[in-house]
Amino acid sequence: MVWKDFPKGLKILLLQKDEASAAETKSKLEEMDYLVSLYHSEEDALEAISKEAESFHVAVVEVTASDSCGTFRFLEMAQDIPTIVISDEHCLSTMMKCIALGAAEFLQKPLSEDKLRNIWQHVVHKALNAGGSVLSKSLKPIKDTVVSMLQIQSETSEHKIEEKVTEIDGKYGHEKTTANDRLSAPSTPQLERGRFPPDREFQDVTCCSVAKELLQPRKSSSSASKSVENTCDNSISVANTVDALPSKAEHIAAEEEVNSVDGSKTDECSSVKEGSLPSDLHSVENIESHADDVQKNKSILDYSYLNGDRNNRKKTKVDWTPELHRRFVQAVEQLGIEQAIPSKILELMKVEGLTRHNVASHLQKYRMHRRHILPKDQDRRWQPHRLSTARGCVPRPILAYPPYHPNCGAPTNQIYPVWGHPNYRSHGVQMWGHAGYTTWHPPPQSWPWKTYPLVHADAWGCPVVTQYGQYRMSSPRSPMRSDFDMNGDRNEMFRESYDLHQVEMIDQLVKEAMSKPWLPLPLGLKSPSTDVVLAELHRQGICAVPPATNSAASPDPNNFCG
DNA sequence: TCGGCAATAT
DNA sequence: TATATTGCCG
Repeated sequence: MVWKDFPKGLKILLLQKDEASAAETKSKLEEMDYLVSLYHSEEDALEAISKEAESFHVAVVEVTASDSCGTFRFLEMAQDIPTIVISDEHCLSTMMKCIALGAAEFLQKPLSEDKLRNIWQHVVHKALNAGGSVLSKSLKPIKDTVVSMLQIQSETSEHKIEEKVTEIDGKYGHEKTTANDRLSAPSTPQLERGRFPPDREFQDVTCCSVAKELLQPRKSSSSASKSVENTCDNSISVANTVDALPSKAEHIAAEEEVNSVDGSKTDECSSVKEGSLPSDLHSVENIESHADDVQKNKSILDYSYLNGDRNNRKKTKVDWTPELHRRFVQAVEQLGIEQAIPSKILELMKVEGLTRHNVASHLQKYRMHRRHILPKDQDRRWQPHRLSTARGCVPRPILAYPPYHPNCGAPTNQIYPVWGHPNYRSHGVQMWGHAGYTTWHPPPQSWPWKTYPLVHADAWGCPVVTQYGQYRMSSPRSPMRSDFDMNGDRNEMFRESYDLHQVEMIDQLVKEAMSKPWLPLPLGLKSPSTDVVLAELHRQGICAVPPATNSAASPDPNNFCG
């Protein structure tokens, strides 16, 4: 049932005490083919709403300095229909209060035609975003209309809206986008009827755009706050991904990021920003059940900052957020560093909007870090610790992997190679770090390389990976890769993460320990047990030693061979 | 057209 | 200075 000529015929409850201005507003609205019912007192208006709820789609009420309480009461009572507050006042606290009480928008008088014309958007938004159970009778037909309009649209011209998006998105417009994506991203922040509490709490955890969180947008300075009249500048913020819900704190952090990166001042306008505002996903979620991976992936890249002059849009920088980089590394490791070429990586990453050029560039940097920083780092870091052990300090070689722990227990701080494990970047923390290691805190998402297997040693002092049990190195020269390959059930990416570089590092470590037995063993390596040593000596024909005892198994490296 | 590198831009 | 884009070449 499509509402022909929507929004013509939209029924508006107008509450304005001043008769003269009420008449003026009424006539303006009627010029736009809205049906207006005018009331001069809250009592009358509320009575009308309670008695004939289905008679109104939207309310327009005026708030005055002398009597704001009445308006507040109206807002509280008329939660089921979108309410637009109009006023001569510029009092921020009044505005805030109205919005907090659920006003869809606060319009300053004088009311321009543009301001009034777009009232219907709030109706649509409310209709789509109110939960089914609380959807008022009057809004139900609106929702049906919108949904069926969109369905018809998508059936008759397959990518009608996509084309629209293409127009807006420019080069990224080829991405598969559905009408529903648009619906979830209201063009105005004011469209949200964020009543607190309890909705506020709910929204905080539900609606945070993953895109916002993962890919801190670099909004152009032109992306100021939008209001209803900015219909020609609808930025595309895909805020509908619901499968990864960041914590509230992260949400706030994301918000701060948006605001700070953006560089705009936090005032009554910019502080309420699209995308950083929560959006109720209730109904959107329902009509979005068809969302597939591609759509989810798409949301990883957020081009909402791509607004501004449509024809003069400059290519925007891809912000390699931890999540994006994680996908990148995952793809690279899946392919193997040798076979990792931009096009294949791009394919594996499945991030729409990302170009081969972007990936190539990132790959270039990635390789650079691998080639230059890590090996250098290795050398530099290893030597000084040798010196420290000579002074009798506890040997603490800093290894890119695996993390050691004095007690061979779980490490308290995990140490990560700069390029391999970008999990989390807080403000001011570089994703790659410098040529060093960053103390890492658990990321919100699971990550195959989140923890490194702890290394113990076998009887020969060779590292044995024990965390996952099945990985062992039977000899110092045995490449770990071959051992891993025997375990098909393990995460392939995990196996791949043990690249040649890491194997070499262990080799080097063992070799060094064997060639300089007088030095304490680096942690992660363990001296052989007395039993094993004696057995080996025996095997080599050295028998002039006391017989082996079970109690003598001290691995004290300083006494070894002594 | 692609990959890789270096120059350039932000 | 770090990081991303652009341009050029094989």
